[in-house]
Amino acid sequence: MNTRNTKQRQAIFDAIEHHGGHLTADEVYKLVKRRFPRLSLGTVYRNLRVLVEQGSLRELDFGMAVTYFETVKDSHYHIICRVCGSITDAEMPIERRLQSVVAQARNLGGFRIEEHRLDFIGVCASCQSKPKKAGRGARPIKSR
Amino acid sequence: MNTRNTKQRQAIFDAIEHHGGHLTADEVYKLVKRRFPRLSLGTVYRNLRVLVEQGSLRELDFGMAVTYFETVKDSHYHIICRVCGSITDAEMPIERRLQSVVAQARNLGGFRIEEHRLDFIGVCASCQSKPKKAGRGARPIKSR
DNA sequence: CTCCTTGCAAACTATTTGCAATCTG
DNA sequence: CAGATTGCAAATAGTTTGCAAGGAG
Repeated sequence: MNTRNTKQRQAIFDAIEHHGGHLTADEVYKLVKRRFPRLSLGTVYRNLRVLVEQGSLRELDFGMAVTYFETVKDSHYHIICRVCGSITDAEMPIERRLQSVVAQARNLGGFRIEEHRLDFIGVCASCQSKPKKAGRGARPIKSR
Repeated sequence: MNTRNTKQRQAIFDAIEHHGGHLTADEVYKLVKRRFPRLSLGTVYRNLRVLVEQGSLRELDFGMAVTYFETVKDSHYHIICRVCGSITDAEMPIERRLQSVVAQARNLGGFRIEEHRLDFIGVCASCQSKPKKAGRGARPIKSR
């Protein structure tokens, strides 16, 4: 499948790159629709999938019913507020301290570990000061 | 809300406890329906939520579109095969080696970390020997 | 031209919910 | 009995897909 370079696809990627953070398909749709009023949600979903397959985007699932997308340029862990649902990037290098844990796990039943996922769940500074604000994006975080 | 002890609720919990592993709502439904043919999926979902609120069950989301449930008696990380979708418990104590990482993260922007989630993604021994088996439960794993 | 891509609408899947009937304490 | 819970069916929400028309290489 020879992928082509449509303005919609470019605009979808640009929107996420320009935003810098994590966006849902619907948020991307609303952003890009400003420049392409005829844009459809289906097109957004299809392009997000293509961009992920191309390696341009990374898909993120935090157990909040929606999927987030971000550009792949930086690798980091995520800090998630369980009250308002905000997602912040942890300014710490990925891996490093996890070496020992990964090493332990590597011995388990011949399983080949390719990657690990680590998130921090808690309450952000803003939600600590204004108790029970629970913004719109506040979907329940599922534990593991 | 004074929760009551119905046979359906008991049977739902028993099914998960007896199985020992991680089950989806639909899997629980099919299991329990054998003893309660009139059981409805809605009842299963409602009871799973009650049992989680009671602290009897833990909810697990691995970015695979479905939610899994397990009993709370043990805390562990999970090892997920991206080929067949199998989920195995890591026989390692939770936390321990992560102290230093958590400590680092604790200083970030006043965020109060309450818990963290760690999963290992890779290919299980079985899928390494039989390449591309991709069992039924093989939903795509989303990265973070 | 070829066939990838779009817009639109309908389809899907997992999960939730309204409601009257039915149990539990 | 009072109120929690059930079965059933319809409703949601996020995401996917079929199809004919349009656009990129």
